[in-house]
Amino acid sequence: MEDVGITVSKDEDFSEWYTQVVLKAELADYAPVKGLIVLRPDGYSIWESLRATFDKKFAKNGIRNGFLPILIPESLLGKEQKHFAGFNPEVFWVTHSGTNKVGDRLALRPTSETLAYTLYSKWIQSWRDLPLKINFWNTALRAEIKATKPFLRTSEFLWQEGHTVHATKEEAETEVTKMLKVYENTVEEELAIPVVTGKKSEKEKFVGAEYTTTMESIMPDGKALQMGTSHFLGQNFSKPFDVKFADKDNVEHFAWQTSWGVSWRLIGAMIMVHGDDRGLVLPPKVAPTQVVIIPIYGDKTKNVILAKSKEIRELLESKSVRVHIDDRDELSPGFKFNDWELRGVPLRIELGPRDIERQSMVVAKRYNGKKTDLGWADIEKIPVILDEIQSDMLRVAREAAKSRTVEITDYAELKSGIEEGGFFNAPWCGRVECEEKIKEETGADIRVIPFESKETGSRCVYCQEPSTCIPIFARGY
RNA sequence: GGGAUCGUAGUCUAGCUUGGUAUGAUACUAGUCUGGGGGACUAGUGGUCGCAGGUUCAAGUCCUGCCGAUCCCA
Repeated sequence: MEDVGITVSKDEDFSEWYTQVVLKAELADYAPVKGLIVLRPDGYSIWESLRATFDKKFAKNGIRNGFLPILIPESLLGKEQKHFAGFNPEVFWVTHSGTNKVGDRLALRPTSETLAYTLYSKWIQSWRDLPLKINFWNTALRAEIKATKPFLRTSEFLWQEGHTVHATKEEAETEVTKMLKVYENTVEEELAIPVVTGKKSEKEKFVGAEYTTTMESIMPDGKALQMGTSHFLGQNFSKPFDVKFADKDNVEHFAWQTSWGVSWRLIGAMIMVHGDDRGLVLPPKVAPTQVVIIPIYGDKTKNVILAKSKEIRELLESKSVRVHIDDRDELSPGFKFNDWELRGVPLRIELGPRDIERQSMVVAKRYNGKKTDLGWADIEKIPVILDEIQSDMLRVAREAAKSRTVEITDYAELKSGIEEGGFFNAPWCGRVECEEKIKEETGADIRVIPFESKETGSRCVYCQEPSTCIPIFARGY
């Protein structure tokens, strides 16, 4: 019995807890190669749900989907030096086809900028071809030698990468901001996870970008997780890749570019933020099954109860609720309760002989464990209840994030605080030396310089020189 | 990057020091009784002991290499 459910508590052994939830809720499993995982249907379904939401929002913003191949020749990948240097240590290389050596080694894409922009330079000639906005759903490969973790750190991950090209700097920068906003809204509304948005420091930005905007969330263990990034590439790639266009005055200009992406890390964040000692807790909007009906019967009542269960299912399905009846005969109701809690289904309906008599049913919310009776006449309220669960989960997560966020001006306090975990707003002079010293001495990075952070007249938490901003320091995943 | 521990049935695990036909639980299958928070009984099925080599009459056990997992430190 003990190894059916989660055997450790989230508070006591967070890392082990996380792994058990991923495996036992059947979201994913390990693949035969180190650092690679396999998505099972419940895990992939969550990804599909996110993807559907993003696709709608991308389309509204004039972005269409394309598809890029996975192999990139070394000569292309190395074209932008800084970019290449940044990725080189984690690139997988294809060196042979069968027993023959390939001439130009082929990289399994760590990201597609170089490949996409080679094509873009062919496709763009005039200002009339702009803006060009394409998104790619694919996987990226970056070798993770040590410390792999399902969804959070794997050598191959599902993601989307959007690549846009614009005639002006302003338009490109607007796009960067717009896409980060899309990410922020989607993560908060669909996954019920609050984020902090802002800029990365020079040290932490995407290699090859002018600047990187990011959204960061705090996990229950006090570590930060990067939830998505949107980069302003300036002309850093358009120059080496020759992405240029003739403007209205027939003068050629290098184009201004952006790229942005989110990955299945978002699923990892969802697991960590909402899960509990019983297992996974899914926000209704992304739950593959939103409502599970557990019929409770003996021989005499079986038919009546199953019939009523089906009736309820049909009614809910007509309201676009995703419902499942667990009519497995060999399992006790108690086992099923635990089983579906482990899998994170947001709402459970228990229907037994007593409910039949009273014309009602027991409804249990996964995220807080509360049970209530709901009369048959009120079945139509279930979609509303699901919406309430969704917004309650975001509210609870917001409060938790707030309680783990601290403002600090004293370095000793920062040091001891970081040990405990959390987001620390601390003033900074803007110099990389201080950033590196802090990283060295505390293990914390600058995760994000929030957009609302402005100069306050305070002094750098490390060197006591006047500060330029108040970033969030935290240890990260 | 440095260090430590571990790998036996779907899962967890005994056996390893001292080599001799692999232990138990759970899961799974069939049946009966059950059924409102991880049910009971009966009878069964399931193992290249991570992989490859070596030592030996004989290797889960000893040796070497590899693969994989987890943890700690930078």
